[in-house]
Formats: sequence, C-alpha cells, structure tokens
Amino acid sequence: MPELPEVETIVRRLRPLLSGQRVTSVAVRWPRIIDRPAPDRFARELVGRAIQGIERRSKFLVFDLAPLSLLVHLRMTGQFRYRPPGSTLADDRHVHVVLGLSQGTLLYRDLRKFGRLYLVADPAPVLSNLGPEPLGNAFTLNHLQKALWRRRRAIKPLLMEQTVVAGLGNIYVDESLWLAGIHPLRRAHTLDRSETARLYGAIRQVVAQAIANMGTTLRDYRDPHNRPGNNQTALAVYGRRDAPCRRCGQPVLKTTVNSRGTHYCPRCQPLPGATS
DNA sequence: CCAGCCCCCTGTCGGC
DNA sequence: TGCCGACAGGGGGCTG
Repeated sequence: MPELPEVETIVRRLRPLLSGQRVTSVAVRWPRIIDRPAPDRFARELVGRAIQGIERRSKFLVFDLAPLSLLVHLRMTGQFRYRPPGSTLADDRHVHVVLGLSQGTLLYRDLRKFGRLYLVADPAPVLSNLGPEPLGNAFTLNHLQKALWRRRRAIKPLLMEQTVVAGLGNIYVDESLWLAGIHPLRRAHTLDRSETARLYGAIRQVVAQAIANMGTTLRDYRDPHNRPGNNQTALAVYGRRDAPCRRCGQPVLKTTVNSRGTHYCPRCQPLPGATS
C-alpha cells in the first residue's frame, strides 16, 4: 500500500502529535509483526523512551528514541492511528501493537499483517540495501544513468528493487514510466541518454506531486487521522485499465510484469522490436 | 544476474 | 445465493 509519498505524509502528521511524548506502555497482540528484538524484549526496551523526532527513509518510518531507533515498514496495509487522550476510537481486530503515550495512544493497524517493526541501536543494517531518495541530492541523472547501464533487467522490476532509487512501489513506477514514455519491459541498459533523462525527471515529478497531494488512496491508505489522500484523481495509468490515455486517448492496457499488475499506454510507451 | 515460484495474511470482487 | 479463484499499493527467500 504505502509508498514513499504516503509514508512521508504519515510522518509529517505524526511529528506534531508525538514529538516529545514518552512511551508509557507497549502491548503486542500479534508477535510476528515485531521483527527484532524478540517481542517481549521489544516491549520492555521501548517503555519509558522519549520520542525525540520522526523521520522517513524510503518507505520506512524512523522514530528517534535515542539511543535506540524504532523502524517501521508498513508493507501493504500497515497504518498508524493516533488516539487522543480520552478517546476510545479506532481499536479493532486489526490493531496489533498499542503504544500508550504520555498524551494519548498510538495504534499500529495492519489488515494483512505484512508490516514489520524493528527496535535497533543501529538502523544501518535494516536500511543497507536502499538506493538514494528520489528527491534527495544523491539521486542524480548521472547516478541513474550508471545504474541502468549496468543492469539488463526490465526497467519496471528494476525500479521496484529499491536499490537504484528507493521508495517507489507499483503505483509510482507505472506512473513514472508513463510520464517518461517508456515501456515497463524495456531492458534497463537499452535506455538512451534522453530516455534516461525523461525517466529521471518523471520519477521526481511523480513523487513530488504525490507528496503534495498527500498520497494515493485506492483502498486502504489512511493517515493517522484516518483521512485518505488526494492523489488518486491525478493518476495517469494506474487503475485506469481501458480508460483513455491522458496524452493520446488510446485505451490504457493492464498486463502482468513479474507477477505485478502493470498499467501502461501502448502508444505512448512503445516496446521497440515488438508489436505492443 | 535474473525469471519465476513460494511464503507471509485478510478481504473483496467477478465469474460460474 | 454461494462457492472459488484471482487479485491487492511489499518484500524476503529459494531454485534453476
């Protein structure tokens, strides 16, 4: 579910709610959600810590609990809900971790239970394989060019790997490739200089716009106040099978690429050497 | 290196 | 109506 723009939106919402608060209690209802350390130790070590800040790295939320860090990956359906003091809303069978705070309660909810929480002294091992942030200074056209040139994989699964650039998922990869006019099955090393430049610009534009729109809500995504995002109406191809391409009017196609649903325009994103 | 499969889970939707 | 498979925004692991 949540890709970089959704996680960024969640972090921005949580920051004013949680900064400076102390964790007063921890209840883990579905232990497999806790990646490390063991769930009982996770709870014990979290209690009493002060939340000094909240940052984002790729699709991870990073809570600063100096000297520890709490990393959270929401995977497909993870959500945070903030419950103000005195409120009883939002607790249900999908709430798997409950953090009592000095003011209010933070609930971790996850319908499919794929999300993971990590309480660590050093975040680096968990984050070690991530490429640069798409809007950060380390993500340059030169970096993208060199990364693509070394790889023969199809461009879409390569961008989903998180190693070339971090934070894109199925929606924003499809959107970026459409904006750049590149077919999802193009081999990465075959993109020429101008195609690479278009892809570079497209990734940054798509991500920046989705953040400005506070994320895309197709089914499950909600912010900590249970509010949906606004970016779904801005999507060009994702979820628009058979609808007219916003650039040329041709019906948008939906296929499967490496077992992920993939949307593209056959006219704006041609595959050289094939009929479609 | 990479494609293709499995797994982790629950809910929803479309077809028969 | 009811059942049943396919599919859903992610990612780790394994095989060939």
